[in-house]
Amino acid sequence: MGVKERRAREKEQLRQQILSAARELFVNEGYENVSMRKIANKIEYSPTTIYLYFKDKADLLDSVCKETLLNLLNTLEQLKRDNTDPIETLRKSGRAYIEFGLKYPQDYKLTFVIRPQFQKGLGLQEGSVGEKVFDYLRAMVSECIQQKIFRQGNVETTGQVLWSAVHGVTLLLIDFPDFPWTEKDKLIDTVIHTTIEGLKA
Amino acid sequence: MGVKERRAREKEQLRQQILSAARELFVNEGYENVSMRKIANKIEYSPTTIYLYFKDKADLLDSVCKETLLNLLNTLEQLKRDNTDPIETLRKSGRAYIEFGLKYPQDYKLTFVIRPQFQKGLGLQEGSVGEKVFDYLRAMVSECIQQKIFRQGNVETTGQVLWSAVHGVTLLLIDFPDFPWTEKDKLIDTVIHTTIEGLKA
DNA sequence: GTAGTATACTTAACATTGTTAAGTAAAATA
DNA sequence: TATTTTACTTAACAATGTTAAGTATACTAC
Repeated sequence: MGVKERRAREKEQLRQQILSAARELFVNEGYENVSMRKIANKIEYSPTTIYLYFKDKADLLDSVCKETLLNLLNTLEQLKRDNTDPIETLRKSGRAYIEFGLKYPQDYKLTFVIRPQFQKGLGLQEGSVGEKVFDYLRAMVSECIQQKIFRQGNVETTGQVLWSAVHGVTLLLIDFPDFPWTEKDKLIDTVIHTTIEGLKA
Repeated sequence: MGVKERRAREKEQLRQQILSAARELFVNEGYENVSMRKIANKIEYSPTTIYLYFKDKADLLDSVCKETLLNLLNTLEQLKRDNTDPIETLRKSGRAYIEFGLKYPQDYKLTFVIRPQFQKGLGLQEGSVGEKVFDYLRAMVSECIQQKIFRQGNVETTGQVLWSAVHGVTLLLIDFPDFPWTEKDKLIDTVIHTTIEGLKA
């Protein structure tokens, strides 16, 4: 029954084609400004074909975001490999997170701002990639607390504080590109440094 | 020439009517899901009438956001009146900022996330209400540094770090309502406390 | 190798969107 | 009372997301 497998492979291929066309358009022109017809044109299929592979436009967005999160998770997990001290890992991870957001600003916003709006109430589902990213953060924080570098306290809260800081600065830098920011690298470093210092024992 | 004045008053009245209808719809149904026709229906005028008062939908959004910022500015400036020590003022202001965002989540997102997207590259214009809000923050930070409570350093950077923190936690709480957050008040307090501690000398 | 069926895709259509151009009725001016 | 200005509406445009119905092509079974 090699036929079915080949067919499945071909289907998967087109699915990927749609996905990467969608990502490119979403990222370059913004989710709202991309029509199904535009995506269809790009892959040279009729608009309705997309609906054979994705439920609707939001589902397409969802799949694009999943890829983005996998990308982010990969970036972060490569950092943990050469684990020196936990604080240094945390600092580097924060940097990597923010830089990821700034490198792919549209992807970041798509994932962390636009998407939640379109699937209200879903949050980060159990077993989702998003949850794995937060698990990564949780693990780092946990070590910092166990080693008594951070003041004793709730692991969850501490992690959420860190996420708030990096999420905040990332979005501000993306959304207000013309605001008279301090030199970007300095701001990022200060945000990370300040938050970590504030969490220390 | 009382006629022209009366006419101007009437025009202003309709403008306000449009504005408040738009705000209510934007807030309840989201900017993207509100059509000009919907707004027009609500005020019982034809859709095109709106265009006599506002350039386009983005301009309408813009005006709504301006009001929101004025509101925020008011909330904050009332805090400064009973100015005890600067740190306490800063702490209270941070709380007030976040609570403002959570009280009017859609307004907040409209102003700090959606709007920037629709007027790319504008940022906070000179003399704008948005700039005044940041001026308020700058003044508080400046005092904390001068009184040597905060470590010596750039006023701008310090302010931006604070903004990042409160902006980040506000948006996360708004956008991921189903994430297993620590008890909300505790999280907010910890974010503010951590950032302030991290900035201290 | 041919008949029937499932698969993959397309065409056509729907209601709704933001926005503009042209038209109308009423009010203000002369 | 005649004319101009003001305030608004009607009608239309092209583009949107999405669905229903139709059409080839590729596969399966005899």
